[in-house]
Amino acid sequence: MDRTEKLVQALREAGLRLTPQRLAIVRLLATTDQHPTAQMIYEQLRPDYPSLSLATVYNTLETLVDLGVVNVLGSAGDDAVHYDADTDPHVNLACISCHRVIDLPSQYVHALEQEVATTSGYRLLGARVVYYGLCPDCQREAARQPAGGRRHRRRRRRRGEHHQTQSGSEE
Amino acid sequence: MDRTEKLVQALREAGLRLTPQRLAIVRLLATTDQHPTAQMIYEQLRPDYPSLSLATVYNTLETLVDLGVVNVLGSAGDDAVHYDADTDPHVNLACISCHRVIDLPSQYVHALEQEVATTSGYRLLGARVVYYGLCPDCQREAARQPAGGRRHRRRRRRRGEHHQTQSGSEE
DNA sequence: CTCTAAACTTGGAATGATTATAAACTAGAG
DNA sequence: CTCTAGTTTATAATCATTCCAAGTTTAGAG
Ligand SMILES: [Mn+2]
Ligand SMILES: [Mn+2]
Ligand SMILES: [Zn+2]
Ligand SMILES: [Zn+2]
Repeated sequence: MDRTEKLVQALREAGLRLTPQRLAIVRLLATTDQHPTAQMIYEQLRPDYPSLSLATVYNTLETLVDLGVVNVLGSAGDDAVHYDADTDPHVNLACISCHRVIDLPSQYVHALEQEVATTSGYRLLGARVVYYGLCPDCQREAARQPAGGRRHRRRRRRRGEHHQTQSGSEE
Repeated sequence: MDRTEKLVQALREAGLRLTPQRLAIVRLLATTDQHPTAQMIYEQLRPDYPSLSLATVYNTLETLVDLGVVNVLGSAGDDAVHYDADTDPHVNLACISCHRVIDLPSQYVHALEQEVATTSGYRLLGARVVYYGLCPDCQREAARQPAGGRRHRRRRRRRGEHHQTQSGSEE
């Protein structure tokens, strides 16, 4: 609930309006640990905000990123940008197979960010500390399937593909 | 010249063919400090390889990324993915105004990467350590232009936009 | 409250980076 | 030199993201 307040505060201080859509997006972003994409946010809010537009999600994300309260992590193997409302220094781990992104506590990122802030000469707006590879689950998965020598050419995932295999009762 | 060899070696060991196109792309990637996008590579090689196709650039980049010898840094404010053939632990600084990406030496990234490798449980394929913001030049630039309160809505950059203002004799 | 200008939202169209395809080429093993 | 699986390439297709023109809503002045 504190992170939500931080984003709301940022909007207020920037003199921007606090619309229900923005509030909903902010709340979702601030409370999830999912590092969602615009599409994910859109789908998760649609039930409660039937009129919500994807364009608004993108607009709001851009606004929050410009305000420096949301970081742009980039793609996780899917072709969509993932966002992170947790701007405290931390490491993100992206699985290029299941496209999930999780956080990893680290004792060095703080020093790293500090170092960058003081030595770069840049006016920093955001961080993108992501290591990508295969998560434990997907490694096992890969071990099962002898990984048919298919090199090259990847299939593009369809628009509405959901992730979530946690132990899921999806679909 | 050593980095070039590393990429070439990776292709060889994977049993992939060493075509002139791949070699050219590899050489460019291995020797530049530019963190180029596919388009940039394409444009820089076209003079010497008139028949080169953008598709080949993308294909080769994917191959190199899959081999783990090239990292995907993501966008720098432009809407194109930047690549980095330097896979040694280091920090990248992206300017979201001039879209340039430079390296920053750091004494902590090594420990960080080490930490991630040993504690994550992930099979790591690549790193994306990027801090984004405004480079010193663009900060000055911004100071000059009172930064007209234009919030929201960004203009999309056109396909052939070149960067390079180093002290350039462009155009 | 009421009113209103400015800020937002929205559906739908447009854009353009990246991918897919199919046909023509060639690296390189034998 | 031969032969073919791996590559390249031109071109079409895809689809995440951005743009646009209207229709709404917010928040502050009166
Ligand atoms: Mn995170
Ligand atoms: Mn770099
Ligand atoms: Zn996974
Ligand atoms: Zn700059």
